[in-house]
Amino acid sequence: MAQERARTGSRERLVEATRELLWQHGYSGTTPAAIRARSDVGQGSMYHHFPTKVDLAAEALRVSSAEAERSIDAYLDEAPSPGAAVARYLSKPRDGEKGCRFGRLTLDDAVLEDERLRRPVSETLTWYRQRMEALLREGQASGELRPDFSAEAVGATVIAMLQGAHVLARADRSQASYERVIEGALTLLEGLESRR
Amino acid sequence: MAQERARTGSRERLVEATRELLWQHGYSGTTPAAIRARSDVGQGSMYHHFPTKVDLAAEALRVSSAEAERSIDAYLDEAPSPGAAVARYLSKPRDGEKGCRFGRLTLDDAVLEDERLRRPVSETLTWYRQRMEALLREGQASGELRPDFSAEAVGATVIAMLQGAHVLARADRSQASYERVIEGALTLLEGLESRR
DNA sequence: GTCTATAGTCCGATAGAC
DNA sequence: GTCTATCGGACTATAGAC
Repeated sequence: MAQERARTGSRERLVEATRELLWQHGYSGTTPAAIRARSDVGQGSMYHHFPTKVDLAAEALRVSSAEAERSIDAYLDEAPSPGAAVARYLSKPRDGEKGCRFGRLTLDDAVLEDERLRRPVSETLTWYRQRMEALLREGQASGELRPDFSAEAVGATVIAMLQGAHVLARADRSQASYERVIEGALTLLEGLESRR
Repeated sequence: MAQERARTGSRERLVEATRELLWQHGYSGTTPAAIRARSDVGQGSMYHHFPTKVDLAAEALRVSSAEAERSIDAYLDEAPSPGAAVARYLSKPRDGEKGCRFGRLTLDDAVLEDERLRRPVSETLTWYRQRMEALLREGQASGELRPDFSAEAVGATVIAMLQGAHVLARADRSQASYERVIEGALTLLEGLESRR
């Protein structure tokens, strides 16, 4: 992964700082100066490791994406059934105002105009979506969930509800706005359960 | 509303241009230079009418908000029942990649840090949310919808699904991603109907 | 690999004449 | 109300020594 042995870890600190700043301030809102301040790496070192801001951001997204997929798999494994796993994913404690690391970036033109940034965002969100889709399909196969809905469509909607919850929470600067959406999402999800 | 009679309509053209640019590029992505180019108004005129960028954006949001509330009321009046109105609102044809005029702005730190920008965004989204809540409550009262869910929570979720649909559509640069979320949303909504 | 100095560009705003 | 000229600052990146 690391192309050469870095002695001091400057490279790692740069990536870590960028990951956090992308989350907090988006891509356009993250300046090289802020990255240097947070990572305590000098101008020269930074541009030595990453020739451009895009290079650094792309690497940060790669790391975040890998980490997210790993941790979500572990989180979902705790659930007793596929349907419960979807509910568990929706209920996962999150800072509503901070938002999703990836969804956060989709409103930034600079990200959408550069494939090196847009692609990892799109692919990670697609991965989430397909993860939900697979769970819903499993639930349908086991009889836990009704067979008469599109797992593909509903899977996408589950992810969208989360993204939208962050939008509303940010607009209101309120965690309660986030939680309200989740409550409604769980209610809607119940309607997919097989009728006893 | 216009404090003095403008002879040439520069002021109106500035607001119109800003409305459109805010929609397309967000707040930070909208530069005074772009506004001048689109409205064909000079530097001097622009700063005569609006001392700062925030003043101009705040006025643009005020106009957009008023217009949105008016047009949605008219659109929803066409539906035969409250439940159908919610479905109709979700199904309304939209450019998924362009996004919501208001939700679009919530990911921009500059908007969240200035109350003159954040408040109209928050208030308009709240208005949407409460509009859905009221429809759901009506549906419950009339027996069209089940009585055993929180109209407040589900109303918020309906708006969130739309916001999230835009996020996914932008990530994928795909209208199909938008439509997929709407399909799932409509499916979930059916679960609220009273069981025959 | 890291440093300091500097470049070139755009941003949002101001000055002051007409 | 509108014009042109200009400003201070921030942003992203480059140059070149150590």
